Formats: sequence, structure tokens, C-alpha cells
Amino acid sequence: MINIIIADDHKIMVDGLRNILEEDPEISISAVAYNGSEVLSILESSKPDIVLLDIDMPGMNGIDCAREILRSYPEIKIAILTMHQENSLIRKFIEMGVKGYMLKTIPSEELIMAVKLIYNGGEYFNSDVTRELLRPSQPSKVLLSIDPLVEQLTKREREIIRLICEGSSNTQIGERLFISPKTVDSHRTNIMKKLDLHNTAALVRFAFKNELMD
Amino acid sequence: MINIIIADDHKIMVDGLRNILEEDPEISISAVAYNGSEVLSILESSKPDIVLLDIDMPGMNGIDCAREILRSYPEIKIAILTMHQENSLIRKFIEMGVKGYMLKTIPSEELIMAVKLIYNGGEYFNSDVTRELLRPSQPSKVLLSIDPLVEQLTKREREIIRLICEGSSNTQIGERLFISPKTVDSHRTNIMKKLDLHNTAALVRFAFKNELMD
DNA sequence: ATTTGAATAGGGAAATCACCCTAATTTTAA
DNA sequence: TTAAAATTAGGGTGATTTCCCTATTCAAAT
Repeated sequence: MINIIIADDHKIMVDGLRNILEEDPEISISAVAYNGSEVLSILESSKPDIVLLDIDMPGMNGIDCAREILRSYPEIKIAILTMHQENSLIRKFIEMGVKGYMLKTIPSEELIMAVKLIYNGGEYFNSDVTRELLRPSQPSKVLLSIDPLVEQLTKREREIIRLICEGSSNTQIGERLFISPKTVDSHRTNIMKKLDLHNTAALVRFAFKNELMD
Repeated sequence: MINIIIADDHKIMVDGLRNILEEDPEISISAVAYNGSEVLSILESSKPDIVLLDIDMPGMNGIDCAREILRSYPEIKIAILTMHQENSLIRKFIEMGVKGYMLKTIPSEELIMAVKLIYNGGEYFNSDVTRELLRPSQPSKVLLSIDPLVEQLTKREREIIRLICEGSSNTQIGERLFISPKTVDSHRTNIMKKLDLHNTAALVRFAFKNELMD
């Protein structure tokens, strides 16, 4: 019996997948998660053969989730099922070591076949995915889901973020912008609150992931 | 019933393929050819659904044969089955429009699945083939920008860096790695000294710029 | 067999950050 | 013109980081 965890934040998608996959007597959906961290907490108690993972999910996305699974549970096979077909994204996942990458346009029989192939130690990459790899890669992170919270940031706040990312302290930023270091601290606090972050590392990371920084 | 022509100059290979494929009741081998021109003459009288084509053949090789089939009989699907996994060769065939490209190391069940997939209008590229396409991707620009200081970092230090970048505090990292927060701090200090950085923001930025993080 | 490097851990101190609060001025938008 | 939002700034506190030490253990290399 092939045990699968489905991770996708769209209930319709999950229901559809469950119908398709459980039609096959060898396949069983052992759990469903609506974001990455939910997957990780499920894994603490229950180990599936395959995690069928979407990329766009609230909270922890598929990228971070996949990385964590690969590190903590290398025996669990990951198959990406997404609508994203961007070259750089595909490369990233395959190089990371996922066993499958499929577009959501995949026919159901093909999906079942892919699951069985992966379960038996193989890999499966959608033909659309392979064709995409032929195209010259354009490293635009644009398709990497940009957090909507970015829009809440003001111009000044973005400016502060950039300077923080360059490694400047509040005092240094204050000197460069001719404002008090205490003001910089206020901005910093406001930024943190808006983005729901709690330290500098998380902020810089957020900036890189959301193209505020390059 | 799926009608297939096998084109390969090795009799053992042809026999093996015939055994594997005809085991499936939906598949029938309608003819066998030992080189490209033989395939073309067969096609004059008999039209299969799929031509399973090797590349190395005496007389007309698989490349010229595939090109000719695609021009004269675009409705016939071509699947390459070969031992060659050179990037350029794979690219050439896929861009040409073949429906499948598989290495001869493919397991028999996978080959059968591929045949059925292609017969039903799909495409199938071996996972080894897809991985090969990743290889000589973009060797230049990214690698050149990596700071030589990265080499001085130990495995543990890189691990710590990744966790820092994920927004974890020393205490959290300590809990994760089952070491004292003070040890994490030591690592952190050593990292800073090695990289000549002086705060977390600069460290996270360094990690992103040097692909320690993505 | 000895040395080196890596990982471990702690003491201590100054600097910085994270976050709470209030509050003034300026800018923008309704 | 008024209200809302952005920018400015400071007081205060506890957490965290940064950096200086020393020191032990363990594995790998000479």
C-alpha cells in the first residue's frame, strides 16, 4: 500500500486528488495538510511514502517544506504538484532532490503512474517540465510567490529594509538618512510588526525572497 | 491495440524489447527494423502508432530517420530509446518533436507505461534525461560571484548559517541541533570572523549572495 | 604518536536589537 | 479642510547579539 500525504491549500484540489488517487486500490491518502508547517507536524507522528506537495501555500511554502523534509526525513519521497512551470523553480526543486515534479494539468492516469513509479524507487518529471528545461533559463524570481504583506510597506520602510540588508546598524542608517537612530528603530519595529517577523535574520531573508533586495 | 515498430541494430535488444512489450495485451510489435532506411521502407506499406527508435544504427541513423518520419508522417509518434545521454543530443531530439526519449536502463514496466502514455497523446522523458538537461545550465555568472571565503566554512558552520537565515535565534538553533546556545554563539562568532562580517543582516545577505541559502 | 582542526561549552561585557509606550510634525488623501 | 497615514523621536526594558577569553573532547591528518 502506497501511503501519501497531500499538501495543498485549495480544498477543491485536495478533494480532486483524493478521488483520483484513492480510486487506485494500492494507494491510500494517509493525511492532508494545508501548508508546509502542517506537513512537518504530521510527519512527526506519521511517515508516508510520498508527500505530494504544492508550492503556493500560506505560511510555510513548498520550497521550505521540501527542504526541511529532505533534511529531516531523507527516506520520504517528495513529488511537487504545482501550476508553476518556471525554469528556475523547476531546476531548484530537481536539484534539491525531489523525486517528481508535475504540473496540475497532468491527466489522472499519468499522476497515478507517476506515484507508482516514484514509490518503486523511480523519478517522474512531467514532459512539460522537461520541455521547459530546454528553454534558456531566465533567473526571474517573479513567479516565486511574493508575499502580499509587502504592499503594506511604505517607501521609507523599504528604504530602511534595504539599508538593514546591507548590514548597517540603526546608528549607521540614521547617519546616512540624517535621522535619529531611535527613529530607525521605530521603523524597524513597525516593519517587524507588519511582516510578523521577530529578528533581523528573518527580515533580511524576507527581503531577498520578495525581491526587495538583490 | 498499440502498434509499434522497433528500430535497433542489436538483435538481443530487439528480442528483449519484444518480450517486454508484447507481455502487455494492448501492445503489438508490428515490425522490426535494423536501421533507419529500413524503417522508412516499412512505413510505406504499414503505419504504426509509435516508432521506438535507437540512435546508433548502420546506414541511416536515428537522427536522420526521425527527421524524415516527422516530415513525412507527422501523425506517427517517435520515441527514442538509446544509451546516449548527452545533453546536446537530447535537446536536438526533443526540439525536433519526438514524443519520448528514454535511456536503455529504463525498467520494463516504465517502458510500457511510457508507450501507453505516448499512445494516448502524451509525452515521456526519462527522469535521467530530465536530470541531464539540468547539468550544463548556467555555470558562469553564479559561480564567479561566489566569495572564496565560503570555502573556509565548515559543514557545521554552513548548517548554522542556514538556520540563522531561517530566522532562528541561538537558543532555537541550539534546541534544533541539541547543542548549547553558547556553542551556537561560538560558531556564529567564528563565522563572523572568517567572513569579516559584523552583524546578522550582513551574514544573511552574504548567505543569499553566495548561494548558501535560496 | 603528535598535532591540528572541528565541535563543544562557558564567563563576561558592551553593543545592538526587539518591542512596548507616547507624541510631535509632515504628507497624503478623502 | 479635515482625517488618515507616514515620518519623526524619545523613554524604558529585557532579550539577543557580538566579541573577547579559556578549555575540553574527538576525529583526522602528519
